[in-house]
Amino acid sequence: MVCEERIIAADVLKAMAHPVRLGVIEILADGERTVTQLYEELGCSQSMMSQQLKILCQQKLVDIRKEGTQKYCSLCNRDFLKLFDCMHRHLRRFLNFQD
Amino acid sequence: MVCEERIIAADVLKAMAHPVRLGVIEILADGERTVTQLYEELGCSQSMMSQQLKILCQQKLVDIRKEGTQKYCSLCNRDFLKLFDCMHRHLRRFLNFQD
DNA sequence: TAATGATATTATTATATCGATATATTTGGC
DNA sequence: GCCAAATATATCGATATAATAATATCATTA
Repeated sequence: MVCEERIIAADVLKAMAHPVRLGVIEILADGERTVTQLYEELGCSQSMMSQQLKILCQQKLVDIRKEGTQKYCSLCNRDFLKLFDCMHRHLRRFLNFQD
Repeated sequence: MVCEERIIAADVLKAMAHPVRLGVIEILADGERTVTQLYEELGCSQSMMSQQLKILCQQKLVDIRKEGTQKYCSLCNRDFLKLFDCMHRHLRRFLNFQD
């Protein structure tokens, strides 16, 4: 990776580095959801969800399609889901995370 | 992942989400380096490197061993290197990154 | 066309991060 | 004990991010 590439990669990582945004990705791993479903399931405000989704879309982590008055969210790139297993193990092995 | 876990996972991701810190991980993938080697290779200041290494160590991404007056840095968890391939592809496929 | 449900935007405040500079600490050799 | 090399810490202004509340937009339906 060249320097310029690392700057962009850092932005993608930053977009994932937030508990709500990680929650969104995790839920969407299971399939499409509307914006309302997402913020209800994650217990955050509608405004918060809208802002976090914007960040995820900018980095092309989440895709949104419109259907009438609702918007359906889905993952752009399921490849990143590997990261969750990896992280899961890291927290337990290196950061003593207890279930 | 439960909510508490996502907060910690977000901290780990944040620790990676910086061009210099990504550079460190990339270089260390190739093997151990001293602090001086790292900041020279990445072209940043000694102070900057020391600060960034601290963040990487806190999240147990990098390990440091002392030998005399120098410190040798290495990766704690090579598992995260997968992320680089993944990111490489994401930048090209979804964010139109040109080499 | 007015009301309603779904979502987005804006503004604000608090807090965190960045990058630079200056200074401190530690260690080994003399 | 003193010096130099290697590394760490403290501070500071600038910028970015977070969280919340208030308001706006947009599409549907009555």
